[in-house]
Amino acid sequence: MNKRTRSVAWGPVDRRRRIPEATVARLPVYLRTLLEVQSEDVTTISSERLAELAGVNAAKVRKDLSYLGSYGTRGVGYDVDHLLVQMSRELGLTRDWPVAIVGVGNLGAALANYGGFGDRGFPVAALVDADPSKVGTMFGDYKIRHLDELPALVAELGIAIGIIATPAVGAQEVADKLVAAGVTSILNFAPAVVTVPDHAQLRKVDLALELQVLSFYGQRESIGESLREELGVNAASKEAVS
Amino acid sequence: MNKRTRSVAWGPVDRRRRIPEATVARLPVYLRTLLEVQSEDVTTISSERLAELAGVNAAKVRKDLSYLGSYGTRGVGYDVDHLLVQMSRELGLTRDWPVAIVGVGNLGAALANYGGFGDRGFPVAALVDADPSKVGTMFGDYKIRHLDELPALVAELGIAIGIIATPAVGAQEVADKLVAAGVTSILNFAPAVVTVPDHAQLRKVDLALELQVLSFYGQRESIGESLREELGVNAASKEAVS
DNA sequence: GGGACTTTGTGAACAAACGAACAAGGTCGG
DNA sequence: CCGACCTTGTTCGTTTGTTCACAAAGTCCC
Repeated sequence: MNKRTRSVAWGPVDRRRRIPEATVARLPVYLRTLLEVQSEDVTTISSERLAELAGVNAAKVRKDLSYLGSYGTRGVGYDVDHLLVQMSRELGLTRDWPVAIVGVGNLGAALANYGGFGDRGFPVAALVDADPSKVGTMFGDYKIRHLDELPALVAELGIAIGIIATPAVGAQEVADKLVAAGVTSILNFAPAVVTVPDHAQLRKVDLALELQVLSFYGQRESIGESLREELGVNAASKEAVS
Repeated sequence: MNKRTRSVAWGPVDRRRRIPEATVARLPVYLRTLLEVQSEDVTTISSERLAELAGVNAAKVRKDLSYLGSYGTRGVGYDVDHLLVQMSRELGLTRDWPVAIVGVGNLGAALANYGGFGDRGFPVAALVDADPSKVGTMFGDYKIRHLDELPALVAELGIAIGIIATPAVGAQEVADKLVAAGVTSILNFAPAVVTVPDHAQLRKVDLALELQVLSFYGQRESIGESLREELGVNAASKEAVS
């Protein structure tokens, strides 16, 4: 099954085969799911069950997990604890990844307040802004630092991830400065196209985009509706929900 | 080129061929880009240029735009204004889509404060919570309404999109109630798997997931680094950036 | 008005992702 | 210890998405 010899002690290096992007994006979902079932004292889980809880297809779960080299046991399923260990390691969650939030406007402030990060191994280590009137002031427990201090912050605090929460205009410049300072993982909330060098990782969260996509399908639906009305078809299916 | 007869007056219905999901997700990016160039009094744009600004491949731009049936002019490019009109129509942005934010905790509050929605045709029409101690209190200009009032809010305010900003636990229930109230477009911020009936649209934004994916690649990178160090390879490429 | 030049729109090759189906492997009751 | 049963791991055909490459179509200068 596993093409490579299974040596007794893997270094964290272990390059197995490349994990597809789509799979990487699902690992956190499995992880969260597994944490939930673990807290219910479930020790073993089948791909079928995990699939159901994670909202995906069972074959996909098995294939995804097989990339981890993670052993399930045929006839039984996967050992929850073991799977969690493997997965955390693969995702690099065995250490903390300090985060700097750049741009302490509305969104940045919200993110800084949002406790969800520190809990999950991504402590907010610094707030950064380019606006001189903000730099030096306190926000919660943080003293806001200047964008140009990034290299120092990286050295001091080990910043590993930068979150861009600036207006669209400043986003590219911020990204450049982050990369220059050695931060090669960037999460961009600014509604702008940002590019980074190949060796850096960029992901984006675009709220307006999500809403516009919903709008697209929403419109389709209302078209469908008006069509149905025109055709005199009963729209009762709508009420059947819940 | 266009397989179907091009009738003179399209209704907004016009079902042409189905637009692939991946394309739908890019349309908002093109839209934003076009708005930018429009404000610079550019009247015409080539697929090449648009691709560059939108951060994608030019062939992809052309194929995407071809789904809109949008005419470019060979030898010239696309008319920016015309493209914007077509695209806005296709995305359903010719009308407003009132939004209800469910869950006025940290994240919900942040989203409510975040002005970015109303500007873009998604006015926040209501704030909803299930916590009796919050319901009835004011938040900014909004009086917080109870989750069970959703059907009334939909009727009153024409809520078209629901944003779930509750803790994970409540998310599925909220989704169910939204759908039951007739809201079939849902944006989920809660870190939980939520399912909706086929006729509803669900998109999710998962901050922890994004960070964990970055962590995955970040770890890879540091593995690469330590490998390189071990091998005595110079890591200068890192400094070449910026 | 004609020819050189530009840029679109799409066919076709390639690549990634998905899901069904099934053999291999392992458990567990008797 | 054996056979029935279960669940994994993987193969394979299908679908979806990306990219190249080029003919078709139109512009614009002379």
